[in-house]
Amino acid sequence: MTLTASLSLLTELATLSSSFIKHADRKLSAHGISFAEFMVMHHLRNALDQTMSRTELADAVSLSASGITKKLNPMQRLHLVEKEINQRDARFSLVKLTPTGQEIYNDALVTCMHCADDLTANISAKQLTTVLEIFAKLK
Amino acid sequence: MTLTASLSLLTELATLSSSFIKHADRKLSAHGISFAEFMVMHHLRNALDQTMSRTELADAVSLSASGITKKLNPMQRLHLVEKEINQRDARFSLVKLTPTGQEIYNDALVTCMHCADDLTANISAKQLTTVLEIFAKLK
DNA sequence: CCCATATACTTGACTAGTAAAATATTAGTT
DNA sequence: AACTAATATTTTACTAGTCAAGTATATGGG
Repeated sequence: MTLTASLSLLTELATLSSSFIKHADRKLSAHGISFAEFMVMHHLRNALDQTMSRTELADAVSLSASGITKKLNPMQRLHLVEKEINQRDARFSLVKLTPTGQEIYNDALVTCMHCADDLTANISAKQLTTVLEIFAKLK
Repeated sequence: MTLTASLSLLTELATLSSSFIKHADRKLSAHGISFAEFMVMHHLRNALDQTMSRTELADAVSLSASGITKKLNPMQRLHLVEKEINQRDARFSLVKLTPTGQEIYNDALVTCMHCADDLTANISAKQLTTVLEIFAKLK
């Protein structure tokens, strides 16, 4: 029984997140960014000094090392993020949110919150926290 | 408050499902199929007569019309699914799980269940059903 | 110091998805 | 029957990701 229930969790999780992300993507296109780009900025914004290493960032958004490189390249060109070299170890290149990036993030955040609120309209605040508590255990 | 909680739901959902799917993909590669292909077979297996139209299937796995075409092509070549033309309306082409497809699905199902069970090892059976109930409202 | 190994990142070749245009078929109106 | 519009699918051109190989830097023995 637990086997089929956990399978359902996996399949429902996949389907839900796929459709939720598409929904968020459409809303965020008004700010010229994708949901994946929003996620990168979201993690940077909550990081100390708005700065993270590429590997940390890749882990945070569950992307591969090359994936994060390819995602950040256009974001640098648009001056949403900037590269900083670590003095101690030149292998590390740190990624920092620029003032422009912070501005766009702040705008996008409002949109994204309302979007998330729409998507969760059918569940109560209590159910929301319950799910979040359970999600925290699934890391 | 609800705004930030619902945003967390969205971001956590995206991150969790991304890492869960990658996990499942690795396990399912033993059967020569991806998690996305498993999902297609899963829906077909639970459909009446193991048959669905491409549009139904696309919706079920939240894929675009062209996405489902591209996903099914290699599955047809591997004889996992077969195409059947609807006599009433030649625009519809139905997709059916082949006997080979059913066999591979059954094997993959066992793997996928155990994989899902691993991923949900930290939560109780009760929490599992709670999440599923809440997910059902998020459709 | 130098070499082997490890780490951080990038590049190249490939796969999987999207949106928009193209194709094929059906249905409704006149 | 013929024209228009709608529906189901495919094709085309593109974006986003993966893995594996390549590059650059650092570290720890001999």
